[in-house]
Amino acid sequence: MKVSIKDIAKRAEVSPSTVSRALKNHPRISAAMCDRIQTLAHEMGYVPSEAARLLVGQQTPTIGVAIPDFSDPFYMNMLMGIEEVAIAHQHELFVGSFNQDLHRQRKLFDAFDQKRLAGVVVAGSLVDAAYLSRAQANAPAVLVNHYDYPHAVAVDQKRGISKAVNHLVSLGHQRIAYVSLGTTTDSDSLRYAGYLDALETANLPTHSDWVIAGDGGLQGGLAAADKLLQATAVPTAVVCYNDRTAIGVINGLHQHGYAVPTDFSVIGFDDLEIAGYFLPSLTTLRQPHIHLGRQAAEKLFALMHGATVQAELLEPELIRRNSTGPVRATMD
Amino acid sequence: MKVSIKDIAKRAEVSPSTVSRALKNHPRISAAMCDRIQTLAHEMGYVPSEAARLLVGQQTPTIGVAIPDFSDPFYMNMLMGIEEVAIAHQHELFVGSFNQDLHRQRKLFDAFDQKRLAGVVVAGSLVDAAYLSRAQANAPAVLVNHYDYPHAVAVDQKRGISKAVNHLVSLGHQRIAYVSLGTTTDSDSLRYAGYLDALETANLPTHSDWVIAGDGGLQGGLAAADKLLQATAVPTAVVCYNDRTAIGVINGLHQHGYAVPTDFSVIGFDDLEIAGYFLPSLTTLRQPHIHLGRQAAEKLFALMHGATVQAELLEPELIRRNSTGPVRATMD
DNA sequence: AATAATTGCGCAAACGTTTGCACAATTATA
DNA sequence: TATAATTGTGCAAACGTTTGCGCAATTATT
Repeated sequence: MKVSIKDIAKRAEVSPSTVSRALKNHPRISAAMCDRIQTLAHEMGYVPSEAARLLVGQQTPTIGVAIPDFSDPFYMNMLMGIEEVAIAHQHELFVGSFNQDLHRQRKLFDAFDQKRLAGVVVAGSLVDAAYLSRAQANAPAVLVNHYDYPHAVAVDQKRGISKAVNHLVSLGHQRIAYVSLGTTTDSDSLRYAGYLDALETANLPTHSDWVIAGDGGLQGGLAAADKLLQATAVPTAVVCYNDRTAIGVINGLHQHGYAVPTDFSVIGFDDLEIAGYFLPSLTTLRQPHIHLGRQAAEKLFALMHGATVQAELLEPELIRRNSTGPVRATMD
Repeated sequence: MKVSIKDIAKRAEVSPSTVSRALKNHPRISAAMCDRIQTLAHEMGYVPSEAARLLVGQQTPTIGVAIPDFSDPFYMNMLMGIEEVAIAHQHELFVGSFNQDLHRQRKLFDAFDQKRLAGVVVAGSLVDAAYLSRAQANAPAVLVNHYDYPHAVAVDQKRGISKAVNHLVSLGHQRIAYVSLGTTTDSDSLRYAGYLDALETANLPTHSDWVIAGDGGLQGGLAAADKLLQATAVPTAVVCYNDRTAIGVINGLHQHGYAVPTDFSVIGFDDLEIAGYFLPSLTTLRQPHIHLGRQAAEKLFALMHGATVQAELLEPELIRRNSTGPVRATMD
C-alpha cells in the first residue's frame, strides 16, 4: 500500500499534523524538523493523495478540456496554447474528446464534475451550454468558438469566410462554391452565412449545386470535389469549411486531372501548419490557434481567481498563398 | 456548496448509508426507497465526489496517457485508439504532454501518482522508465514504441526503415539519404540502424553528407532538403524519420525546382492520413496507429485486472504511393 | 405455533489530509 | 523577577464516501 502521512509520523515519532506542516515548511515548525521529515518522506517514497486534499476543501490543480476530436490539428494547437498557460499556473490538463456527440459530451462534463476540477474549457461550437452551466455551477468555464456563453473566446468565422469570398471575387471569380462541415453546428452556420452574405454584397449568384456537404476532414473534401464537378454550372472557385476539407478538395480535383490554382481556386480556413507546406500551398483564413488556447486559459484562470472577464472576438486574417489565382478564361 | 449524500439523507430522513446504497441499487434496499432517493438526488443536483470514493479504497475510473507532443498526428491517432477502449471499459483519459522533456515527464508521472490513477500508458521512446516504475509501483503501465519495459507494444522501426531502403534499392537507387529526428531517442537510433543495415546488405555506400538532422516536423524536413542539395554527391532518394519530415523535404525540393518522384524519391514513416492526400501521395511505412493505441489500452486493462501480458512487436507495412519511383537516368 | 431465513435499514469506523485551537517550553520585554 | 510574546508541537474535527456488522421487522419453513 501507498505510504501515508501517518506512516511517516510513526517512523519519525511525531504527530501527523507536524508531518503535514513540515512538508510544506510551515513557519511554526522548526527548520530541523522540516528537514528531517522531508528527507524521510522522500526515502519512504511518500506521494501525497490529491483526493484527500481535495476532500478537505482544497482545489484540484487540474483543469478540464473538452475537444470534439483528437484528429483535428486545429484543436491540438489550441491544446498546446492551453497547456502552456496551465503549466505556468502549475496546473495539469484533463483532456477528453466527445466526437461531436452530445451524449458523450455530457458524460465528459459529468466526469469533470465528479473530479471537482478547478475549471473547464470547451472547444468547438457544438456544446450543451445549459448542461454545462448546470453541472459546472461552481467551476468556471470558458468556451472556444462558441457564442452563447458569458465567457468565450472566438474568431469571427462569418467575417472570415466573407473575406475568403471577397478575395475570390477580387480575382474575378463569379461562380463560387462552399463545402460545409456536413453537420449542423454554429460554426458551420456562421461560415455558411458569411458565404451567402459576401455573395449577395458582390451581387453574385448562388446555386444549390454549389453548396456541398463535406465532413470536416480530407475524405469529405475529396468526395465534395466529385460532386462539384457534376454541378450543372461548374464553379471556378471553392471556399471550404476548413483546411483539411480544402486539401481533400484539391486532391479530388487533381484526381480528375484538374490543377489548382490553374483550373480552380480553393481556399481553406484555419491555417494549419500543413497549409504552408501543401502543394500548392493553401490560401486560407488564419485562426490564431495557439493564441486562442492561451487566451481561453488566461481567461479561465482569471475567472478562477474571481476576476470578471468578457468575451472576445478575434478577426481571422487572410493568408494568401498558391491555391487561389485569377479565374481562367473560360470553362467548357 | 456541492450537495452531498448527507444532505440527501437529511431531506429524505434516512441515514447516509441508505442513500449510498440506494443510489447503486443495493439488493438489500427496497425498490421504493431506491426510486425515491434517486429522483431526490437528481432533483438536488447531486454529483458524487470521486475523491471521497477514491479515499475509501476504490479506484479512479481514469487512466493516464503521457504523449510527447500534441502536434504530432501520430500520437493523436494512437490516443483515439486508447480512448476507444477506455470508454468501452467506462474509464476516462487523463492526457498530458511532455514535449520531449524528461523533467516535464517526471512532473507528469508525479501528477499521475498523486491522482492515484488506475493505469498509465506512455507513448514515445523517450521515457524515464526507472522513474516511472518507481512512481507507479502499484499502478500498471504500458509503453508504446519503447522497448526496455516489461509491458510494451511497439512497431519494429528498424525493420520498417530497412524495408523502405530495400524498396528504393529495388527501384534502382544507389545514393540514399536519411533525415533523422534530430534528437537522440531510441526511435531515431533504431531507424538509423535500419537504414545502415539495409545499405550494408545491399552493398551500397554511405556518406556523412547523406544523413541530415531534421526535427520530426515540417520545418525540419524543409531545412533538410536544402542541406541535401548541397551534398558533395547529391542523393537520388531520401528516407525520412516520419511522414511530416518527408512532406517538409518534398516541399523543400519543390522550392528548388525539383519534382518528386521525377527528380527524387522520398519515403516517409507513419502513414498519417495526410500521406494519402498529399501531392504527390506519400510512399511510407504504415504504423497501425489506432491499432497500436487499442492494443496498448487492452493490455493495460488486462494488467489492471491482474492478468499477465507480454510485449508485442508489430511489423510496419510498406505502402507504395507516388513519392517514390525509378531512379532518373543521370544527375548532373 | 414456534423457529429459521430474509428483508430493510442504521451505526460507526475508515480512507489521507488539513487546520483551528490548545498547550508547554522557550525567549523577550518590562 | 514577574509577565508577555514567541516558538514548536499535538489533539481532534472535518471533508464525502463506503461497508461490515447489528438489529428489528417481516416472511417462509417446519
